[in-house]
Amino acid sequence: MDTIDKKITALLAEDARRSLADIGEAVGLSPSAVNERIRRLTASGAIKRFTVDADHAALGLAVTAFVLVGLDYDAGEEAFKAFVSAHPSVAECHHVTGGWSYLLKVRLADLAGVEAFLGDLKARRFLARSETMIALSTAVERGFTPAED
Amino acid sequence: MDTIDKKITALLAEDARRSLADIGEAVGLSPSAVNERIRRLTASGAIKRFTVDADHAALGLAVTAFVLVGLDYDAGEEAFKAFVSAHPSVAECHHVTGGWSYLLKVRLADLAGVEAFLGDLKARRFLARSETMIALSTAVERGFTPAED
DNA sequence: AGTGAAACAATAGAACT
DNA sequence: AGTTCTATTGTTTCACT
Repeated sequence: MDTIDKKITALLAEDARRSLADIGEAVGLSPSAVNERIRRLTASGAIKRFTVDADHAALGLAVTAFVLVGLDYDAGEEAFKAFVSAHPSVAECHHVTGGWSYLLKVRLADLAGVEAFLGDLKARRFLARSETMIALSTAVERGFTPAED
Repeated sequence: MDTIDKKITALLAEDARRSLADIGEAVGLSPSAVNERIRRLTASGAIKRFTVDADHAALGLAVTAFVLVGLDYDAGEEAFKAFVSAHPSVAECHHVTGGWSYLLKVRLADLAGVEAFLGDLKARRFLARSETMIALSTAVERGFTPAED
């Protein structure tokens, strides 16, 4: 992963539909060389996948909420992870330092959906305690974060 | 945004390199019709952009941290938003309900980077108080969340 | 690792229903 | 909105450096 690979990744993160010729021009390589680098970046997992950023509100998921979870360890940590992995509303689940076990980011249609989701977590006995923060607005949300120079 | 648009968006979120012919087969439309729908989805903003999911660790950003910010309102809310928008390490910034003003998701090379970032926020007088959670591991992190049926 | 050229595949547009 | 057909553009492979 050299400077050129990083530049290619950044260019693709910005617009994955750019042609190999365009990228090549930006980094000073032929289309074939760029193609070969992208193949390697994808094969090595540095590029996980080509995707689209969707507007969740347009898809009917207007509410983003963060749930701080104090896990009830009787329920089983693996069971919890399996549950959140399988749950379509869970966008992120991080094991975190501090007073809470996990931080979840969930996307739901409305506040009733948030309530139902929390009810589900509670019914499954995953929660010893929890705290929910609703996102009122989002100032920044980018998948790609460039390294600082 | 009908069922077909949602299906197309989901297919692209999974793999944005799928051909129009493949997508067309999956949803029962001709390649041109799919192309026209993608054009409309992109134009309307339902699809924000075509991008790649990069492995941040491979890019040298091994640490993900969440910072709960109690904003010092003397510093100015707009100045804070401008700062986080311009800062390359800030992946997300949400205005949230509850005892904190903002929740930040940041990606940094190491813990020293986290410390430097917090020092920067402090030096700029944005923080009345804060709490930082380091992600020890991430069980789920997906850009796209399908609507529940 | 990279180049350039040729073969192949995908996309974008036009004419039409 | 959709289809089919076609021109254009982009991608992939390969022989060579």
